[in-house]
Amino acid sequence: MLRLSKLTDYAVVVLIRLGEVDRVAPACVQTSPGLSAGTGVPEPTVAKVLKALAGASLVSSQRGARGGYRLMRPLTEITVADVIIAVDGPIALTACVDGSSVGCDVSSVCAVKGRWDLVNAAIQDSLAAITLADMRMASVPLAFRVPAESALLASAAE
Amino acid sequence: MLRLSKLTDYAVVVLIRLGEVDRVAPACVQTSPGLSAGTGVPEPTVAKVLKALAGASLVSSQRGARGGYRLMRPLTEITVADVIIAVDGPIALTACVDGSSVGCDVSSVCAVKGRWDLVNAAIQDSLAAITLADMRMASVPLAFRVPAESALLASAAE
DNA sequence: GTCTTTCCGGACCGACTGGGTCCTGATTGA
DNA sequence: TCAATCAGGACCCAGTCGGTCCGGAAAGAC
Repeated sequence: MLRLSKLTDYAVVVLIRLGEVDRVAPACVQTSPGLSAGTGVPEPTVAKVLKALAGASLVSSQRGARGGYRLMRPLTEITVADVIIAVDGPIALTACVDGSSVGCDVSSVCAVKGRWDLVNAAIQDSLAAITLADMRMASVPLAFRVPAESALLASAAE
Repeated sequence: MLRLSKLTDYAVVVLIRLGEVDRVAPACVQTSPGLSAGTGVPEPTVAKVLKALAGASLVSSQRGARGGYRLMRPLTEITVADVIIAVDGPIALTACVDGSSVGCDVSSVCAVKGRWDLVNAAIQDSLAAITLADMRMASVPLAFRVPAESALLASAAE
């Protein structure tokens, strides 16, 4: 299917949201419930996504009261490939890439052994060339996307 | 995960196999059992793959006794994107691409609406730039890959 | 020192889909 | 007429993904 997991989709949305809030209220952490409200993604799922992103050092987490998440790099320095790798693991179209022929029981017969690497590398390159800043929809102002968004932002900016 | 389905993997193997046999014995059809033996892919699965490929006009099928399958284009004119589309349907990383926002219940909030098209197009371009001839492993002679391969080929060449 | 808030880690479940099998019918050549 | 082969559908099983829940740990507030 060559389909991306929904988690990755959510991760991009959440990261862009973090980036926009950071632009309005810099150095302000965002909690997962807040990010859930701001993106429409269910809260436990946001938490799961954020955990993966924190593991990949794309966001930093702060525990305790008034804790939350914050971007570690600007959106212009985060590529789509970074996000995919953080959430779904290394990009591997088939089981045969990166030399690990484990699980391939026909490797002795396989006529394309090792050649998926070619395709894999091509895709990886195109993904690494697109940053989240490229994907942000600049035309829609933040305040118009969510009801009570402005109130939420105002409280976050304090 | 950004993973390709196994069916697509098999399809590439089968197509390359068809291309190599065609080079040795041109204008000779291959049956699915024969292709199964030549690729190590289970026979019913080969049949399923071939059906999809025939539907996309990548191979032509001939019914009846001494029927079988044959390439409709040389490997140099079949791209990886062609195969993926034939087997798995149109390349669509997320549910949001190609404008069909069906199934996306947060489209009103979504900050990246329509922006996955960018990524999708990039991937599609890189896949359309790689042909099956690029993926063929030229260094391994056909006859060395399958036991009794030469016998099989000899009978096919009649 | 205690309490609240928030992150962390794991377990768990339902639904979907991909991979594989089987069967019946249609078509073609011997 | 018969045998060989493709065509198409129904079906099942297993793996994975998306989503939920729970208890525990850390950090700040009171």
